[in-house]
Amino acid sequence: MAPDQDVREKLRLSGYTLTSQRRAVLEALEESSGHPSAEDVYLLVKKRNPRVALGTVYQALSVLEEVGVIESKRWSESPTRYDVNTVPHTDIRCVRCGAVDEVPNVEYGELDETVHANTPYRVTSVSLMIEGVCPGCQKAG
Amino acid sequence: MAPDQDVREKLRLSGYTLTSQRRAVLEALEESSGHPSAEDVYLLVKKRNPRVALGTVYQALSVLEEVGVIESKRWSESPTRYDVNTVPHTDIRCVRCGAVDEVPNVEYGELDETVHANTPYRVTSVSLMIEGVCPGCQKAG
DNA sequence: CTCTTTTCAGGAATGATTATTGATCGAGAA
DNA sequence: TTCTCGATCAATAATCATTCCTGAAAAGAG
Repeated sequence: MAPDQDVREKLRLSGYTLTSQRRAVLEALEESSGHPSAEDVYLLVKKRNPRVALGTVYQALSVLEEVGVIESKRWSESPTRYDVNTVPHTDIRCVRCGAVDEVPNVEYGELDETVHANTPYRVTSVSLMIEGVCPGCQKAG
Repeated sequence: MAPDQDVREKLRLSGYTLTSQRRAVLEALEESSGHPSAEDVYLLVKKRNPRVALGTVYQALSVLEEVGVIESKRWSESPTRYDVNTVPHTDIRCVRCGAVDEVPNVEYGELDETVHANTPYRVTSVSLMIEGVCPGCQKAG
């Protein structure tokens, strides 16, 4: 989807380079299907290169997010989750096991307008925080 | 609005009592117009009773929330905020000064249905996380 | 190759929150 | 009222995610 060249270019525009650590973090994110936390990414990256530090992963994630290659989402009572899908979309998080899945067909353009029209604030972000219990955990009771 | 008797009853139903500390926390919340953090509440309560500990405030807030007398909201990069208004409503938070204000007329019943219809999860909560810059901070540049 | 800048690893530091523990309070029984 | 037992409290230690700091290593520029 997003070849190295693309990522490299985005980094360059902000004065960064594509280092092996940043590439490793990106690969880990692409491999993991769910929306991993920094810790998850750290563990994956560590498998290939045991010398990376958790702090480095946080730093790489922050740089990659800054240049728009990845994005992050937070739910309460859970560490920040990272995602290579930067196209606007809605996610739901299982309060039992922490799994994160996409909820398709959710549009809130209208809601966005309502918010803008009803506050004197200059709105910078409107996002949905959705939680529930995933099918697996429902079965598990 | 919610007299002591009301609060006392809600607490009793869950096996709690209305202690002076819990009342103090509740009063602090009612006094403060914004949506104070636990720390803010702690400072207010401390003015009257310097002996309270921050941990006690957290504990009281958690009990009050559990019985439905108050509610909490979290925004990223900010401690949890507490509110005596338990009627569903939408809040916006200033990313500069941290102020929290209500955004009126926001309805998302339809959105709620869309979410339910598009995920196999049993949805337990759908809420909006809105951020912006308040009028005051806009002037301040 | 040498200088300069960026990035890294490792570990310490921070901030919010929770857990622990022994002391204290308070409602009801005697 | 006094006693008793569980609930609550204050103080403090612990935890968890995240950021900050420092000296070393790597990557470009000249």
